[in-house]
Amino acid sequence: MTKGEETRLRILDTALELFWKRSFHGVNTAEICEASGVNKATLYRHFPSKTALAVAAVERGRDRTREFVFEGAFAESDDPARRLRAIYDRVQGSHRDLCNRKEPSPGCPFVNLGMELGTQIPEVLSAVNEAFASFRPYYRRIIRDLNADPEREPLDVSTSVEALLQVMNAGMVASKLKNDPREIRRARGIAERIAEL
Amino acid sequence: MTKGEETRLRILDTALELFWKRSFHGVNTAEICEASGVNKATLYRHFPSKTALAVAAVERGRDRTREFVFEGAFAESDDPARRLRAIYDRVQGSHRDLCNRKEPSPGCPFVNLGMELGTQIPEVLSAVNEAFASFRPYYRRIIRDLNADPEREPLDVSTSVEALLQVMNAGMVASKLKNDPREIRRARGIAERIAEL
Amino acid sequence: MTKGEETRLRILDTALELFWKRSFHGVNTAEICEASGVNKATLYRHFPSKTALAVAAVERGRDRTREFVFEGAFAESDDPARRLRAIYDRVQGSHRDLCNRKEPSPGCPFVNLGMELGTQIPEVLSAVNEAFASFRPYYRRIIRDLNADPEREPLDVSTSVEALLQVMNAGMVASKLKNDPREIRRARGIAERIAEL
Amino acid sequence: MTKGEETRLRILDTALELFWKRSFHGVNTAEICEASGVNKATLYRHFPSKTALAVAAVERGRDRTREFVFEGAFAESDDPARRLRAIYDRVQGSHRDLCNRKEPSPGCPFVNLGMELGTQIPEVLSAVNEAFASFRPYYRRIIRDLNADPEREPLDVSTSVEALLQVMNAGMVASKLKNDPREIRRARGIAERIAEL
DNA sequence: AATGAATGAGGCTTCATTCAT
DNA sequence: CATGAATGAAGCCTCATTCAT
Repeated sequence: MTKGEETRLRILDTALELFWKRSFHGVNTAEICEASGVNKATLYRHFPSKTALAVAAVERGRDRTREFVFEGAFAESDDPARRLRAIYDRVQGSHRDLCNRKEPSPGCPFVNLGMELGTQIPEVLSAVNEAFASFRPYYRRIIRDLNADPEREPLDVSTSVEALLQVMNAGMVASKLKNDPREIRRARGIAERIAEL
Repeated sequence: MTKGEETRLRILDTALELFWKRSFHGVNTAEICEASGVNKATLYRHFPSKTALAVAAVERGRDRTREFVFEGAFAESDDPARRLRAIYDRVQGSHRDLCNRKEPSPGCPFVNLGMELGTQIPEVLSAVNEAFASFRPYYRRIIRDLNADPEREPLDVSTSVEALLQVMNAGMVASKLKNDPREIRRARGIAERIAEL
Repeated sequence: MTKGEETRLRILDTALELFWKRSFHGVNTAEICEASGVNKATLYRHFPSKTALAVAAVERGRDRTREFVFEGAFAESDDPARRLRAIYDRVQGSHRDLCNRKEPSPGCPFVNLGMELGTQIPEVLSAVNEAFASFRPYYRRIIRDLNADPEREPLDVSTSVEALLQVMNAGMVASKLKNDPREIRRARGIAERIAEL
Repeated sequence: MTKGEETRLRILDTALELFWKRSFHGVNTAEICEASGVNKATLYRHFPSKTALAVAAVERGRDRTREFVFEGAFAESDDPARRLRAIYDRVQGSHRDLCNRKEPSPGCPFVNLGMELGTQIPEVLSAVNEAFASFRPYYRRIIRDLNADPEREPLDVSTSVEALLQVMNAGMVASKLKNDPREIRRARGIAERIAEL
């Protein structure tokens, strides 16, 4: 990895974290630069605007989430029920780290940015939707694997996938509103009910 | 109502609408003033800061939502199932008006502001939580009325209420992300499933 | 005159002088504000951009030049030859004031801005051309008055007017390049030759 | 010519063209580098600053103009009148090329930079004046050759030379302001009148 | 009670320039 | 000799807020 790519990633990860915890407008470019240890002109050499940085940060978050949460959960086990659980546990994991540090529960970076900027910056909205789109296949796989069980009444795949996505989002929203990451665990229960486990 | 109170309400309703559709940071005080037809100094005579205005706007939204959505839905019928439906239909109603005007689906003002400002402005977060708190009794009443039916397996009230709140929020989030108010109708289906209707 | 109009004019006159003496890019908005004794936000309340300010300043310069140089020269006398002289003398007058203060000869604000921004900011180019357009009638009147003399071979009006405009500009350019306002006086001689005096 | 000299010249020609067409502040070093196909550090290896580059570009322009316009015109003929014409025609030639490409008429690089930077960067002003100084001998030669005709009333050499320089500049200014290179041809007529042809 | 006008602080972005390789 | 990457300073503009009337 070249030095420029390293810098780019450092900026990106910093921005993602800050946008996540403090919102797009709650952070300014100076803070992002300071936190990434780069000069402001360097930031703008890598990203043409704060908006573009947000888009790239969402994409970075999508990739990291897919890797750590979804791929990680799927690597843990082959059982769809355990995979579903693992997804929530891994999400909650990242939150617990924050709460130990007494930081408020930040919720979901994608939902946060989507709600903050959805009607203001369409590029961000698209990036958020693409992130969710990239999570769907994992839920779909879970539902299909469950449906493979001949003893179960099969679920409608598309409906269930959307419901699972929404339950996760609802849990993240609740976690942020109530400042309580245990809401994520609670959402896990609802998700299991939807998957009829 | 005195003239001052009238002005105050006009500002409040304008601010609520603008914050809802365009987010807190997406609107500035100049626009709020122009849209409410008042001078900036007048705005600051009624509200000590933009933050305070947002808090008051959330409170105003809470009252209007309670009145129009919840009280309205409850006035329509005594049947808990129909009341639940009516809640969603009334919420969707306000959205459809917007979409006819080709505006993007704005989602839920409380969720939006909560996600945007939750970690930044605690007063707003509190106001948002109070708004949701004021909606809980209606859901509770619905669940209890359903539980009154001796033929039904009774639901855990608290759990179900929280789930209903979350389902509504999830639907509003999806409606905004996908820019499609029909997501609210879809959420109604999930809510009914949760209420085991 | 309202207080706002006063402020606007103060900004405008300051900007005109600074752009004239130090060019558009040689002055920043902070300096313009400091020199006009206003806050930056005040400047932007009166003018939407630095570019718009430059356009307005050119228009202001046009009006002031027409008043002081051309109307002034025409008020001095009815004789076209003396009027032509007076135009140059009045132009040189404003320059001499500067040179006593040991400032470099600034040339012509219209030519300066036209050359600096002509290919970059079309609005400024238009404003500059409109300024020159507003000076033409005076030259035209001079040529016509001269042509009224039956003893003279009549000059082609349009050609002569353009030539007079160009001679003035050339003198201003030379005055700036050589940093010597006496070039304006020299241009007066050429102008008189063109007018065949 | 070594490779370094080649690079230096490429940068210089690029800078001259860009400064000419888009002004000193209208072009940044990044664009100059991109257009010359060199790295920024390379540019700064050859020129210590943007200002120094502008000075060198003016000198380069001076040499090229002397070669192409003046030496070229003098090589065409021995007749002073035709030489004077040829000067204007060669100047106009370079402009026409641009206008076919629908670019705005850029005027004179020396006048442009002199007007833009005359009061800001003295080195550039000097370079511009030196450029004009290097053109004077050609005009002087023309006037002297004309004066050699015993049938003509001899012209004052110095006065006429300055007038010819100024007429050219005025034509270039007009060409840029009106975005019409035919103004150069028009100036040729005035020049001929000054030379009493 | 309301307004036109003003402000200090800070936002995003871009500049000419230099370092390290 | 040339480059990819980085930087400090500064630029334009906008914000929430307050003054004076």
